[in-house]
Amino acid sequence: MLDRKFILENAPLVKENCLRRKSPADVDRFVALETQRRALQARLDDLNRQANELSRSIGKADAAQREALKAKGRELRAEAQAAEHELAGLAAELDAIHRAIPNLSHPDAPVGENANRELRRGKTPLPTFNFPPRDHVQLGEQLDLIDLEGGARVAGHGFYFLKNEAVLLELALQRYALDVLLREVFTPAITPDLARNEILSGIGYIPRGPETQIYSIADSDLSLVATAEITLGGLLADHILEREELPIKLCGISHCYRTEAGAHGRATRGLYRVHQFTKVEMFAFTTPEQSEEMLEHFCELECRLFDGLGIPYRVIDTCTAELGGPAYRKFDLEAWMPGRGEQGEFGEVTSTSNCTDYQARRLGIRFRNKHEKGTHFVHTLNGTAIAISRALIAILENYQQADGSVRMPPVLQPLLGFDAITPKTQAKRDAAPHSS
RNA sequence: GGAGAGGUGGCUGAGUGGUCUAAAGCGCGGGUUUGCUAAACCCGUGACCUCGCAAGGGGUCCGCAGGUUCGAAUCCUGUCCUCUCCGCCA
Repeated sequence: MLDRKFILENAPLVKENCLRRKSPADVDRFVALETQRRALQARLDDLNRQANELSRSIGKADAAQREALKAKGRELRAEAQAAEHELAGLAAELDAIHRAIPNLSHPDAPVGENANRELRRGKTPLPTFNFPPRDHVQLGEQLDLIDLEGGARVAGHGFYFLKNEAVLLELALQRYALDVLLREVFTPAITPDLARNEILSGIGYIPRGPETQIYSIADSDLSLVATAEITLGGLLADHILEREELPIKLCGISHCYRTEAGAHGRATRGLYRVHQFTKVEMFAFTTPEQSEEMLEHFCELECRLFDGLGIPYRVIDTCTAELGGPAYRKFDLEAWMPGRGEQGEFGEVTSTSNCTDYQARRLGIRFRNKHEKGTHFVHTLNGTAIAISRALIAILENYQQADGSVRMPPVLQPLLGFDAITPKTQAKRDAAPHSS
């Protein structure tokens, strides 16, 4: 959320920003309602003051006067309660608009729709194949790594089984990412896969409703998390930190669950858009002065991770129309996926955002300066270290060989214990244990 | 899942209807004293909203939401969380 006072004092700027970000939030209505709310609050404060004064006087009054004073007190309290109800009604609508107003945008973020800007390329050149490259679905099937049909049978379209070497690959990718991040003094965490709806909406997700990306748990106020950003950010909800404690860098492993409502027909093949995957996520709480640098740091780490894996990618500065509500600026890494489209295409594999104080304001995460009264909101940032499903796509498709095998990125080989995934022979398949 | 206890400021913790306008300690800040450091002593120290140029004033907040009352940290109901014990369980 933006600061209410800020919106009031900078309505034209906030409106302009909503336009750039394709947000339908009604800023004018917000300003009108907020102005009303303030007046009403002032009246309520005054009624409360009178009632408080009166109550104090009753304690000291003699018995003869008490009944009359009590009656007056009842009157005042009734009036105050009416004002309070009116206020609650106003506040509900106000809050709904308030939450819909997106964060401000970084002045350097490209403005408009389809205006994403490529900032740079990774170290690894695009691969060339002297054979028609397969996509990860074919590779996954031929090498018995990904069972989409099995996933569909058990849980429906969008679910899958990882099998055989793909299981080790998932674990190796987690460990690889973690090793890199531990050297950068992130505190590692394995987070809950469920979170309270209050936390979800603090981070900026809408737990329920027709467009929601979130699976909710029936008869509870819990939802499956769409990313560990939710749990890591929620970790310090309602905390006041000392400036010296910042920045705090965390990385969390969690499963991510997404309904992908409204995403049908959009690059749905294989592992690209699935309802569940595992992700190693980076998260930081910083002071306002630290957040821009931290965004660069996160982006650099994402680049380091994919350079290390030997996967070609480009870095994108996301345009304003495509920024999510909380993001002030967002960089995406798009990895080269040779099996995508006709000739191969770039596909998003990671993303890092500076959310400035937008999430912190909702979650109540503040810090304090020594020698200073009051508090300030921290800045929060998140970034993908590795989203396993999409990293798998990139590895399988970029490292495939003419004979149908897939070499393993050298950095993963010590973690995996093998250097390539080769087609199983019939004998090996027969020897593999079958579940009944 | 059952029984019990409890959630109070940055932390510990007192407070069972009206000077609670929340004690005290710790921590933190300032000062005095002081070869240095430490100790001791003194003073000051919650958040949020709002009015005011300021000094300062008002309101809200004792897990959360309701209720009783002129008045609630305190009484009642619901709810969430924590702890102890029992049961179940990887």
